[in-house]
Amino acid sequence: MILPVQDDNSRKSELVRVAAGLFRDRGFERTTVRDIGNAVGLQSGSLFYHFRTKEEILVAVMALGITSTTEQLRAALAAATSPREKVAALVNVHLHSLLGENQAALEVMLYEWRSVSPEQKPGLIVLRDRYEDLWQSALEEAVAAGLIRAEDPRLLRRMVLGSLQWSVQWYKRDGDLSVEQLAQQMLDILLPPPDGQ
Amino acid sequence: MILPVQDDNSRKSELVRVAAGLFRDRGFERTTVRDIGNAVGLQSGSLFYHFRTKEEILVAVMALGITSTTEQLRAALAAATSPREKVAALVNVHLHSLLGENQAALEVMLYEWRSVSPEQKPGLIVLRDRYEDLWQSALEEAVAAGLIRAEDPRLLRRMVLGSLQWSVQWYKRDGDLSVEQLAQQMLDILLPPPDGQ
Amino acid sequence: MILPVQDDNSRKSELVRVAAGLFRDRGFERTTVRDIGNAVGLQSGSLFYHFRTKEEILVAVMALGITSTTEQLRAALAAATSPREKVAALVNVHLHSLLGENQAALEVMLYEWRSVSPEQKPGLIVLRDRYEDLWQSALEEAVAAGLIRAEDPRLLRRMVLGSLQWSVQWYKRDGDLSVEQLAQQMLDILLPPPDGQ
Amino acid sequence: MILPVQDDNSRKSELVRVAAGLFRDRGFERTTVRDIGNAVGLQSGSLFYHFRTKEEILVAVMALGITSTTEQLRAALAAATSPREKVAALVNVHLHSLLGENQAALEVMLYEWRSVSPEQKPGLIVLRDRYEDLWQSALEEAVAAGLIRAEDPRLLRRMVLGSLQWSVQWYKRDGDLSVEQLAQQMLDILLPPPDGQ
DNA sequence: TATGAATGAGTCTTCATTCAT
DNA sequence: TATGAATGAAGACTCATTCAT
Repeated sequence: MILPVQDDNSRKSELVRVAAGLFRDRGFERTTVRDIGNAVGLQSGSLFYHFRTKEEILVAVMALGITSTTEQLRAALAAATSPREKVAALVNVHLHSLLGENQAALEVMLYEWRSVSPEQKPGLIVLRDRYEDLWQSALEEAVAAGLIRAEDPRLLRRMVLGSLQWSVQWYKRDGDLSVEQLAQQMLDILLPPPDGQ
Repeated sequence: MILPVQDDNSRKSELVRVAAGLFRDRGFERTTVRDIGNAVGLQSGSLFYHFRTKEEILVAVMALGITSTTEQLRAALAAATSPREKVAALVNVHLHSLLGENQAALEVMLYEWRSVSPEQKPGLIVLRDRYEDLWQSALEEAVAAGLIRAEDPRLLRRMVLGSLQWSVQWYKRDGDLSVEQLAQQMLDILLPPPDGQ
Repeated sequence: MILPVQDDNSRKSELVRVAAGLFRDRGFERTTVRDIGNAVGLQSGSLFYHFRTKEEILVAVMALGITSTTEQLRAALAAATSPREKVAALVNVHLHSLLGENQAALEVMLYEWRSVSPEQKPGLIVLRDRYEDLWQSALEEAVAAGLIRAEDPRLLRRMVLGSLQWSVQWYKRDGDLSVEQLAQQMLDILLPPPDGQ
Repeated sequence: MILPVQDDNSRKSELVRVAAGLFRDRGFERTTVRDIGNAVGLQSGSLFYHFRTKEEILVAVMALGITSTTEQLRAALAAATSPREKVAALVNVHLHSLLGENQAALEVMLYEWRSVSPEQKPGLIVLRDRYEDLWQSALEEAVAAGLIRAEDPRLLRRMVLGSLQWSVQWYKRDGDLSVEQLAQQMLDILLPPPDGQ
């Protein structure tokens, strides 16, 4: 079982946060443990007191990314009062996790999956499935409510998620478009406003 | 200027094809030049008779992937007789390049972009833009024809492309669903069939 | 600024000393980092904990050779009480640095200059000029005192230095002639004893 | 026995000439056979039709350098009519071979000696001794004539030769000082003009 | 907890040399 | 004579990991 990093171990969680940013910017393979050490003011050897392997850091980053996003999504869905609001929650939470300030972990999960060993994958898949289940339910409600048409709601989920994931490739954090605005525009495309509007 | 690999140099083009598959399966960083050499029956040092660096192979793979897909798309669009058929062409050609048998180059372009040096990126970006321009025109026709609603057609293009790109993460080549079937199902979601059907 | 190797880092200074001998005997290009590692009982990779590149070792060797010789010369000149004794100091110190037991660094500086990158040369040139300035002053005193005739004292310095440098090509460390004897004989040729003697 | 390169093999002698320049400028180890090939418009593999190994090229360069210099010196000495003129011949011929336009071979001989294999050295040493014998005789005549004082004429020869060799390190081919002028100035230092002048 | 030094396997790349054509 | 392709050994350098202190 993969557990999210505990808050009470500040050094370790700082390490994970810093590593997330490096992995996102340079990629896991191109980031050395020395890079990570430098970034947190530690010798590279010292990292191995906190983590057994470099891969363990990667897994921790991913686990952190997906669990914290899941928690945020759960809260946002609980606060939503309509199918449309629920879909909005999906888009908002996901884009913020992906593109927001100080966010990196979720993007690492998307792009470094290949560097996870077969032994570690199942644990992460469990966490990911939990997250996607929230998506699935919300989208099915939207289909049921006639907000969106889809014969296969699982394919729908994959397409919508994909259309958001891709934003990491072109979204400019320092551009004119805020994450909120982007979320709204995407939502307008995904869920065309009701007729007569 | 990056030129696609010439057909008249069979060894070189074989090399690129083989490398594409390895890069897709293991990632560029995790593929060694020895791996590539073994796969084509060459000593690792001999690769450097054909390419100056490992990165040059990567760039050749990407250039091949994007240019050949562009050519296929251009032909398919020329054969299409309606906006709906044009969108179908986009989805079909792209998915086949991404997921089809013996395809790998385009996926490499998506996932190994970070390994391309700043010097090599501009040449590839030109090729990519050429491809995306074809997408943009076809989608704008579809919007104009009322097939799909979008205030910002560029965002529309990015979302649709993203929803296709993501398929490399979950599509199983050896599963029940053929690429053709997938393309049709995606199309049904993207362009809901006309009312009354 | 190139600093001579510190005494407080014994491993590093041992490395420089050993490398100096290897570079002198086999040449810089023909000496591998493995050779150096073996000679100090280290894996070749471990050298790169102490030096960033093989060239950095070369530069350290040269810097050590020229600075320690400069210091010795300065001391010897300070102890000399006549122009003739000063010239003797030049010859003695230089030949000992070049040919003495456990000496190698200065010879490396003479013969591997081409392997130093343009970026590193200026720092070494500063050190070399400092040394040659001591030579220049001492020779000019000798000219002023009528010990030796020369219209252009700079050319004189170059010729005398050259006549010593060349000794590395033919002097046999294990032959009959000691360095002291050689120095004396060279001095006799350079500064013919006063008339009437 | 090492034979000088024949004139009747123009490709081969061009190769030696070109290689000499490269070896002088970059050093033997740093010059690749590809460099040489490029410089003469040949593929690197083709060089091995003319020479069995890269070292054979080096040896040819050295042999050419020393034999042609020897011939020039022999001619100049034959034309000299006094001990002083003979010493002038030594200095003139040597400096021209070392520093003159299109000269490189002799300098290569000085600086790449370490790259010659033990098997090839004896042949070159024979050629070199022949040259140095000319020097030795001329200098001994000068000593006998009282032009210069030296207890050990062999040491004298080595010192004088050394003082000339070193010029490759500081002489600027494109500077103000011509080789002729330099030779004259060196001669003035080596053989102070007779008293009363 | 952390360091500094070292390991050792592995990486890309170079290059003299070979050889069928 | 020359080429183009390939070899294969060797090169410098990297880097996750270990461990005594």
